[in-house]
Amino acid sequence: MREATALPREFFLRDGITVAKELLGKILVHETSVGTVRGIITEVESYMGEEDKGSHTYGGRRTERTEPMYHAGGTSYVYLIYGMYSCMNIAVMPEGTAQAVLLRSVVPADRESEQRMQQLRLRNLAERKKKVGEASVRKHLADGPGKLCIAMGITRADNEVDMVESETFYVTEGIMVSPSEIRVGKRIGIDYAEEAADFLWRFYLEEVAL
DNA sequence: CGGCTGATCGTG
DNA sequence: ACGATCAGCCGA
Repeated sequence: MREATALPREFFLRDGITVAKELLGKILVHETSVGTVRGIITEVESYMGEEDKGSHTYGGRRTERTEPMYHAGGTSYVYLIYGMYSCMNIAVMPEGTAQAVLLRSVVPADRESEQRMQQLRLRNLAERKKKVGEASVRKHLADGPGKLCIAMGITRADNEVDMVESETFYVTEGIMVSPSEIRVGKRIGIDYAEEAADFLWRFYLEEVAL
């Protein structure tokens, strides 16, 4: 049994901008090897499908990798970036439409999750033989798409999961967010996307902490 | 805090 | 070849 109710299919069947904004403040839940980790979503980006020059599906590129983006809203899309990090997205819109929301940052929803995120991040840094202060890990626990995946134990094994039905990987209600709290900005790291690089399709919250 | 760079590998 | 990135190192 799930410990909380997963957001229903209808939530994810809407467009990428609407869902992106509404995901702010919701809680991403993942059962990992070190226990359940819950993160409040604080930063997201919209990828608007075949018309969007910043999207993997631009021009209708439907390949094995991008297939999850075409799945029904609520399907996870986890891919490897720069050869060493994972990026976590949730497909939106009905099957056949290739939109998704990239999850860029979370903050721990409780002390237990905070501790587990730290554990996962420190373990990962040790594996990669990076020596970084524990204070720095606490300050930058999951404030970036790669760090978010490490801190929440998300790997490519979590790709193409139906997050509406899954008992171990889903999104649930979180904190109240009023529209005036939502900041907007340009999407990060898509300089090649020409005019689409300037679209204000990044949404984030400031000053969210437990 | 801001800018620059190497690391690393599946995908097409 | 090429990234929807990160951490270290440098300079201010």
